[in-house]
Amino acid sequence: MTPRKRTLPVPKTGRGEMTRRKILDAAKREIGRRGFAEASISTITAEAGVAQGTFYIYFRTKEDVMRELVLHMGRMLRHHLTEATEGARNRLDAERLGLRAFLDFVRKNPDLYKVVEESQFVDGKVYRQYYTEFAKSYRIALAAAEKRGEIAPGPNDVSTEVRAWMLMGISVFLGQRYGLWDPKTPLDEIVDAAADMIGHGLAATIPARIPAPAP
Amino acid sequence: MTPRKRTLPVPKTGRGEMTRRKILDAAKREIGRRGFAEASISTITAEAGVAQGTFYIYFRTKEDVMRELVLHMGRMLRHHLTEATEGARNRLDAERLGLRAFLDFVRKNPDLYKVVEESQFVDGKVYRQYYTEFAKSYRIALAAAEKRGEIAPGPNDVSTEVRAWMLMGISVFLGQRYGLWDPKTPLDEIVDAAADMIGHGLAATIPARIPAPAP
DNA sequence: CACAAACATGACTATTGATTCATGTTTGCA
DNA sequence: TGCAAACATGAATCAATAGTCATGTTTGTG
Repeated sequence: MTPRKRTLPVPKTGRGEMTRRKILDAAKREIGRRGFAEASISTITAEAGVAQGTFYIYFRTKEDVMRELVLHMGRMLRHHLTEATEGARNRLDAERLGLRAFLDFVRKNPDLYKVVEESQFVDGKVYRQYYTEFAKSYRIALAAAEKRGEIAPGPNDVSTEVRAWMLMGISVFLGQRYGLWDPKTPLDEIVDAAADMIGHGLAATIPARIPAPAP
Repeated sequence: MTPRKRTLPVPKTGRGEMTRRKILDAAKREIGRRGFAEASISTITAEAGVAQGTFYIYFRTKEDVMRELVLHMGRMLRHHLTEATEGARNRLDAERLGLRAFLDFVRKNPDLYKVVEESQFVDGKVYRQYYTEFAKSYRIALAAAEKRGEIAPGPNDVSTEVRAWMLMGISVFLGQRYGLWDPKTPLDEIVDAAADMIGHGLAATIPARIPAPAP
């Protein structure tokens, strides 16, 4: 279960690239659907259309593929989000666009998404790094927006960090609820509701001043 | 791996109660710390100070303990939250108190907390039910608060549901970040920052009217 | 063309650990 | 006290499957 740490499974050259990709792809589906424990190497390789042993040409262990998939998801999502967020006029707008893009991503890549979540219990390190990195980008973006006066400053010096994690939590939970479990509800409604709360919070708006009775 | 569905592992009578509890307790620690896959029945029973076979007097499978633990966590947390939330003057206050209590709970019961999160990949059903039930309570509470005018109405008819999941996501992510990964940062600061955003969102407050230059 | 990397195969090994079970031991109660 | 139900034991079973390896096959290149 813990094979020697062979240099690196970095084999790459011509057709091997494709084989590796096929395996990664099959692994994504298998692990995403059946879960890490259920997904056997034999299932994965069968699905990929290669022999069992071929797996070990490209990966040291089953955990290795998982790590790889988490990194892959990170890159894909980052790209997806950057693109979606490009035309944002301000931070609040970016939040809305980003959330929408995220939910969209989850609906389109449920397997990959699940793999990342499960990675937490297979290699806590990558999982944590995955989110920590996202949090960092988030922090930077929020701080910049704050400086620009687009969002209100927080009440203390942890608030930027806290806000970043809150926003990620929101995305993840909505992704789970509406991305994985219920892919029906229109994204617009969800995003409208979410953006409203992200923008203005729950507090009741001060009721409009009652117009003075006409004299 | 899939034993026949014997009636129920409901054995209960006198001392057995205690043994069952010891096993459940050990399982919580083992699964929480080492993860479901690593936690072996033998480790669990050893930790509990009973023989391997004893495990099967009270549980059909390893998955069974997990389910049991999720239910257990549900009860405990609910209790903890209800208590903490009791004196709340309004919904926003309840959110603050609830979040604080939750983070506190996670810091005090990291193992149990982790078990619940991992249950997602062992028995998706209980996990989903766990959160769906919490969401329901949340919805009810939010709807009531809205009626009382304590919080602003949402923009559409999914907003109460969406808000519930957002709030849960916030708790879970802050629980992970500040409960599990960094048990140092004072809860007060975290909760202040979070409550601010939950209450008022990110939007920049309308800048105070610039006082007219003195004539 | 010929040879060496690089890639691919799939049968085999070796471990692991969940679950079972035949055999005790304890407890409550008639 | 004596018996049956409940509880406890831990060695043995037994299936699953990661990971290995000896043996091909392909491909690029001199």
